[in-house]
Amino acid sequence: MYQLLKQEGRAKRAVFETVHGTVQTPVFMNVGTVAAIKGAVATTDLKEIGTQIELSNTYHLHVRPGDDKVKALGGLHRFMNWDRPILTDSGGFQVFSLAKLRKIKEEGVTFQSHIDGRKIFMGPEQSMQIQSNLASTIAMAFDECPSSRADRSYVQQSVDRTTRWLVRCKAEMDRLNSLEDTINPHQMLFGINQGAVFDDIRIEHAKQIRELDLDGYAVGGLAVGETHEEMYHVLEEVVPYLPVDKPVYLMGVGTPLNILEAVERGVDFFDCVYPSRNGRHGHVYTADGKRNMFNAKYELDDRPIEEGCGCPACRNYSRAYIRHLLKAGEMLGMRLCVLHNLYFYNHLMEQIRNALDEGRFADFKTNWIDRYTQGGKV
RNA sequence: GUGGGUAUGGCGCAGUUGGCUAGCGCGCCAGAUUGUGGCUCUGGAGGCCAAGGGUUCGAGUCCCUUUAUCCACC
Repeated sequence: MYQLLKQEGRAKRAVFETVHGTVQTPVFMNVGTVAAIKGAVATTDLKEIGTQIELSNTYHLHVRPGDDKVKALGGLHRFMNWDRPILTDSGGFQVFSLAKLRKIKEEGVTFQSHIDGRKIFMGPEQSMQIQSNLASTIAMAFDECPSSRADRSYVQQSVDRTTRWLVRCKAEMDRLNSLEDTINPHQMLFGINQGAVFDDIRIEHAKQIRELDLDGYAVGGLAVGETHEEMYHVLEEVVPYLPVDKPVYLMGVGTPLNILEAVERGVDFFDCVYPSRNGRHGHVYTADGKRNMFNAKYELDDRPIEEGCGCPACRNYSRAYIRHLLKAGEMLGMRLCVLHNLYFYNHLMEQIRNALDEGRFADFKTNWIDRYTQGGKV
């Protein structure tokens, strides 16, 4: 499934085979939480901007439209007309970030829907069942993401429960994959490492979950309030305890700089709302840094967002036009910025892979960061 | 030409019976946002209150003149 092609230090270059096709890593997964990339980006657009794998969310699709509906319609791939890999997040994070009145017990979590307020119960089994109904390529384990400010004893207790939940996730996934009417009987399961910023808890947890021989491992609970240095430190401590011959996924991260630092520390899967959310807000990424397309200086700027960029926005439209669309509140303005940003991220990953292939990642990283951080804002 | 109104940061306006470092919205600039509620939030720059003169301890606020502009009417 996962074939390691090359290593430079801890940085990994690999191919990951799935029933929905091959993923070249390191890779950035494009986030489409509710089975849609926000900003009016269709799955037909994704191939044009180099998307390899899309990410959707268990919690959101469960509350609307309902995973039973998606299953009745043939699963997520058919529903959203996307034939490449899809990873579904387990809903664990949303239970803690969105839902109100949550109550955590050993069985799972009871919480209120942020859509209509109804009470929902979700535990490892429910999360696996929902993800099985969605029939994604990769399912994520149902975990608890404790606050980065949580005290040590709470984190320890939470992580222990997450481990028990993971065992249940695996058992349930095995059961579901063997059922007759399962849409994707080859659905994979990634476990999630937790432990906040406590190295020893993280490491012990990593040792435990690697014993379960899952299809991949994620590092969760980062980029939730701790410093970049703390995040990098955790990766340095924990990744060595995860299997080198399995994908390592850093959940919810991050900025281009975060990604370069994490690749260097052995991470090969990423996802983040930044390119899409920032795109909707007119913030675009370029090799010379981030730009705000709302800025007045672009009012008469006839150049594309980034000169030389091959994305649909840059090949066809000017900064002045895009700024106008954004100021006018036109969806097209957001769409063009999102397309550009996703292309930028996908393209960055491609450059990283090429550098790894040629054994020059270290130089690439230094030069790239140099230009990105010092590039004068045009 | 006559009568009336208005002139306050880029734009639109508040500014109480004249009283502390002149406010607000939008805009502008800079940040934040990391397993996404098409948001939201945080800072910052920018006005000698049309110009000139007067009354007063003190005027954006009262008086006079000028200029600009708007609305009626001839």
